[in-house]
Amino acid sequence: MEKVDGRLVRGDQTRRAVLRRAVDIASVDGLEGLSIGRLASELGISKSGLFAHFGSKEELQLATIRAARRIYADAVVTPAYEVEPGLGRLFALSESWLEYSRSRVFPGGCFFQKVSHEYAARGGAVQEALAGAHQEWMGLIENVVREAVERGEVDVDPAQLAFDLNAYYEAANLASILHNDEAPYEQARQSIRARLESARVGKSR
Amino acid sequence: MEKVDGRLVRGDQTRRAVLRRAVDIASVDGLEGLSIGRLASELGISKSGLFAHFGSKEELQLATIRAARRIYADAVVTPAYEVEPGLGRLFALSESWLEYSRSRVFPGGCFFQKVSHEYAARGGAVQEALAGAHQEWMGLIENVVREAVERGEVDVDPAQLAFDLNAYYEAANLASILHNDEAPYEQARQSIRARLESARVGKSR
DNA sequence: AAACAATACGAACGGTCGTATTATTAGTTT
DNA sequence: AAACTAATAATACGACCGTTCGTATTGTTT
Repeated sequence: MEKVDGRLVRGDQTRRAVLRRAVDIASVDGLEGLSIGRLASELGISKSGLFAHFGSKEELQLATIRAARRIYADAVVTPAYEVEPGLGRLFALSESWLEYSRSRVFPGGCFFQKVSHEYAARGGAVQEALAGAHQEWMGLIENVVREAVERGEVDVDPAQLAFDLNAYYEAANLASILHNDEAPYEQARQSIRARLESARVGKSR
Repeated sequence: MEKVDGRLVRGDQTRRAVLRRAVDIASVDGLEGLSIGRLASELGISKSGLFAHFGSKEELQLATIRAARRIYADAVVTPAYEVEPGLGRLFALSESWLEYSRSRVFPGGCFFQKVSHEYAARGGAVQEALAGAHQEWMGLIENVVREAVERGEVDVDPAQLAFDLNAYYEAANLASILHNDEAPYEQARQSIRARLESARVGKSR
């Protein structure tokens, strides 16, 4: 039991604090570099006490992924879904993604891109969770594209446009972190604009 | 002295064998997961003997990056430069990149994408070497694009087209490894075709 | 054959890792 | 206030980390 009368008990507060710090560490040093001892000492709690919350390193990693997903949804998805469906929402999604990366919602840039590369070739529960998150995210872009197609604003294969847009996002994120430079976001914006323009129906041809 | 009459002495052979294995390990488990003890035991040599070749873990990592660069150049760049400059070479570069990733020249997919994400947000000599490699690679694509521009085959901003193409490569690489699926390469090919087609001069408009 | 590097080895160092066991504290319920 | 439970802490373990050291082996040069 973690809740009493809707009020959080002690243990759940700790869990939240742990995971908030964990996603930040992992976005810089990865889910492997996320060590229990370091996490505990940074939070000023005991290693064993922290460990007891999760039972294993892998469970901590999976919980960290779920926590990152919530933050990601709040920063990227929610703002876009406040815009009406169609091309406008697709633009909004692109803008909120770039802003999510640029503003370093996670200090190491996009959490999922970082740890997905870390575990992509490894197998196991963590890899599977990340593969699932990737699929979920690509599906979400496709759905937003499809809304624009259904409204007759664009004429494209949703999966193909989703692939391109996601590619621009990721390329900008990596280049920006690697060179500590914001210019790649402007390049990505240019690519997005051009790509969406070329997808519009009734475009000059 | 490492060479005598152009013949390799013992130590250099070991170094080569170490680095050949190191790039493979790092492409799966990263430059941090590349541990000296593991590397030595996989090669059947002593940990201290291996260590003596590099003097520090960081030097081993930097040497591994240089070794990966040579393999990358052989697999991706050299084949493309056997094609005449212009749009043909740009296509060839794209094809050889996708084939480099698909055929798992490194078992974990693109070495540089993997370790660049690992060290992008960390600073230090390794991060700087990887930032340099990224810049060198983007510059190479731009030059190939520029050759096509100078021949009047396309009309684009070389940096912008290089950004897009590289984005397609990387997105395909990650998706393929994460889902153990070759379909992303076909998606990337489609994106590349469309993007190059839209850049051609004398295109229908 | 003697001298000299280059190369490789085994053993050990202090640290940190994830994990298990046991004890102590704090909060809630009776 | 006593009993009970959930949460945190203390301590310890074996494994592995990068690194250092002294020594043996090998190959080349004199």
